[in-house]
Amino acid sequence: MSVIKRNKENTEAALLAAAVQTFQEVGYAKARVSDIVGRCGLSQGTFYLYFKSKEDILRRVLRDFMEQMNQALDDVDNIFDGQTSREVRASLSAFLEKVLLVHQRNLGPAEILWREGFGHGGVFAELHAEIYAYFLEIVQARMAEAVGKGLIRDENIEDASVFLISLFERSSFYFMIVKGAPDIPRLAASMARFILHGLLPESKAQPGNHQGK
Amino acid sequence: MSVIKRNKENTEAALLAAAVQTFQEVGYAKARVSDIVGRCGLSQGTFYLYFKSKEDILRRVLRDFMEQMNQALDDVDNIFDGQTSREVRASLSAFLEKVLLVHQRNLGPAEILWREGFGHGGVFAELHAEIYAYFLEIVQARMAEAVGKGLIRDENIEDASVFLISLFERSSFYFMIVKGAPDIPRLAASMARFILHGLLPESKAQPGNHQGK
Amino acid sequence: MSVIKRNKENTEAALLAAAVQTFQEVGYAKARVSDIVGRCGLSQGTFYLYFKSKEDILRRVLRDFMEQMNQALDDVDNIFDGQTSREVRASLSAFLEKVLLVHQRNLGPAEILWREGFGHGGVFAELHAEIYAYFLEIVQARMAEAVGKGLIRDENIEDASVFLISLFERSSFYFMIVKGAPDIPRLAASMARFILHGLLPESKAQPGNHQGK
Amino acid sequence: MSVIKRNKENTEAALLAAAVQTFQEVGYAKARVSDIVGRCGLSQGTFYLYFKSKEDILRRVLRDFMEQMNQALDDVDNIFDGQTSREVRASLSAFLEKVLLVHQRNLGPAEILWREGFGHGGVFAELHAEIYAYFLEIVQARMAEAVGKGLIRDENIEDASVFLISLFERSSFYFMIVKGAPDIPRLAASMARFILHGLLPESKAQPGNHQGK
DNA sequence: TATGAATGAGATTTCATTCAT
DNA sequence: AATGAATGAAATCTCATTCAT
Repeated sequence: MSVIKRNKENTEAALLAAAVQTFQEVGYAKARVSDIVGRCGLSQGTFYLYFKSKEDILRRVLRDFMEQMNQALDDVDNIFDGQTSREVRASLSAFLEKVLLVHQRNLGPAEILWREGFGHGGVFAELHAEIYAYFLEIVQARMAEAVGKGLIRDENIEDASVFLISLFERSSFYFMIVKGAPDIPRLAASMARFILHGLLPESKAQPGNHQGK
Repeated sequence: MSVIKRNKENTEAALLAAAVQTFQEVGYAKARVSDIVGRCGLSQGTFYLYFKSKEDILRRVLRDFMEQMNQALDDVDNIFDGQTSREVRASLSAFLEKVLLVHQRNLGPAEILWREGFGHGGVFAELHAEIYAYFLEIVQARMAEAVGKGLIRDENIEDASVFLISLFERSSFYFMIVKGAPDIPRLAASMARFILHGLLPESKAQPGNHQGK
Repeated sequence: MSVIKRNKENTEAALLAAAVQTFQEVGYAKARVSDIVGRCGLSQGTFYLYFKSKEDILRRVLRDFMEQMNQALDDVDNIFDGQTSREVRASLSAFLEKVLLVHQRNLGPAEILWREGFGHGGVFAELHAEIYAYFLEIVQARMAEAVGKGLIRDENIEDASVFLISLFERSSFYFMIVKGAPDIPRLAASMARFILHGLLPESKAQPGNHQGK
Repeated sequence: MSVIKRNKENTEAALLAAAVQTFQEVGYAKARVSDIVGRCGLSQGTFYLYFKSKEDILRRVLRDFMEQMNQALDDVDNIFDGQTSREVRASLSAFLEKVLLVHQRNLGPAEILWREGFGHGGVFAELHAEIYAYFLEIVQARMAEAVGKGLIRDENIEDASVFLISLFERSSFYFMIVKGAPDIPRLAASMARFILHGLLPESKAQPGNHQGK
């Protein structure tokens, strides 16, 4: 008799955890239902008591992460906020940090979604497009406001928001998953600085740079 | 006598083209050899006269693109070059334009590689990692030089190069494949500006920005 | 509720039996997995629940027979034993009978192994070589002892043991499989006589044979 | 322009030789037509100018050998002939030597036929059965005569002839193909002795053996 | 006489899913 | 709630054979 009594939530949670691990390790396409149940010591039949299909468990796996992301994005009203460039940077950094934390708390699902992100598999195309579009929308809206207030440069907003999200998505994937265990505040700050100031030296250089324009 | 004479190059080219289309449309995993030959009006057996396996044709499809990318990266000695910020921007923009053009000329293969890029499939893991690593290496090296010359900000070079490449890879994917048919020089210029100056207003803003530091 | 309850051993045994029959009838190479499952009224997929591959089921089919052969050969310490020629013959005959019985009890596997025996197929080459070598080793060792004791003629032992085994293997194949259902003791006796005395008339000559020694 | 001019016989002979080698190396079933033509530098199409099918070339490969065997068997009227046991042995030895020489002169085809001998492949079943039956018939007939004349023991002739041929077939396979390059006269003598005298010591006994005649 | 491009019928193997117990 | 045996639809790859040139 096992110490952990089997009950509904128990089993479901175990299956979800096993699915995350399996999808991380071999990817959704190659993951077999038998792998997932194998990890829990359950039989294949049991799987279908809890989930309609392999796709179903994937949606459940990603659902939480996506909800947290949506939440985090909803909360935001201050991506580019402040009076000085320093304040703007602090605000952007805070935003990035929040989103990065959501990733870190959902490392498995995040990896799964970003890895297979732009891929073709029916589910991913759909889910990734959904979250990506929402992210883009939020960023564009905030950026437009900030441009209106003169906080950030008057530039092609579509370009800029795509650049920002691309930079965020791919590089957070790189630092969190490929490299592993990043220092989130530092990473957020570094990213914010790059996004706001770019690569050019800030101090003396800037003044002269753009006058000719 | 048929209009298109059948011969070896002919058929091989037809198969390669069909493979690109098929991989673009449904992804490598779901693409069936029968889809590929179906497009050419050939039989399954014929496929194996030209390619050892489905993986083989994929490698052939990507090979050209990867060679052109390597070439473009090799040629580069001036990513961040110039006396003034304007010149540096022109040099970066030229580099980005060159690489974007390689993508545009190989839109199919590029889509295939970036789509499945960070995925799990054996071939892609390998090929994508290869090109990604090379790209990273080049950018890091040039960045280090440029920092040495005081051309760009003295910042964490690993961060910055990952940001740069992430931004480039994901957003060029977005503009070229999701949106389609971009104006390359404009895109390159926009990207270069973002990379160098970030989002903050350049003119009056910058001087005051960092004084407090 | 069906009369024959389906369970693991049941199905496995059915598949093994069907495989033996199929291999006997059409040979290993031409036997299709679909033939085997067809005989049991099972589906193709089921086959792979029980066996890793077609080769796997073949090994399982032959394993028992080979183990019994090894056992029979291990037990033997008296192939050529006795004081008089009659006793030697009795001992040889008993040995042959024992080995023939192993064949008779495993007629299917034996047929499969001997039929494809010296062939090229990977598995057979391996398994047949193994059992053949062991058979040869045993016979040579016992023959050497018997020559030492003067029980049998001082002859080239390699020749003689190859002759003996060849005679046994091919002719038991002939009598058991081509002709079918032989009288084993009679066959063993006949074979022993041939092996010991050859074809020449023995009549008066033999009595003196072994006395001196 | 090659030194060896291509002509009909030439090409056919080349294909036959290549087929023998290929069949020897990988067996008939696994041998591919492309292997055979590959060895000759010919194309697959050419193969079918000379042979109706893969089976056809196999028959042609074996035909010569089988004719020589038939010839050798036809010639024989003296397998067990002579007044003394020594003479009988000489006659048997001569016969065996003759047949062994046919094998040696047709080592490739012989290997192919004996290897796949009792196998299931349509052709072999047929061809091997044919030659085997003829061999058996000849031996039985001569044996019956010899028994009639009191030259050899009055024994079950079917048994004895099967023993003899089995011994011959398998052990010549062993010595010629597995071991390679045997001393034919020695082997024939050794085999004849085993067949006539068996394993028991002959020493003093034999002289008296046939006097009673 | 020779080529070589093309064929297409199969064969093995995988795995998500079902369902009676 | 759980099992586990069974399914069957694919998908990749092989190779003897054909045939227009």
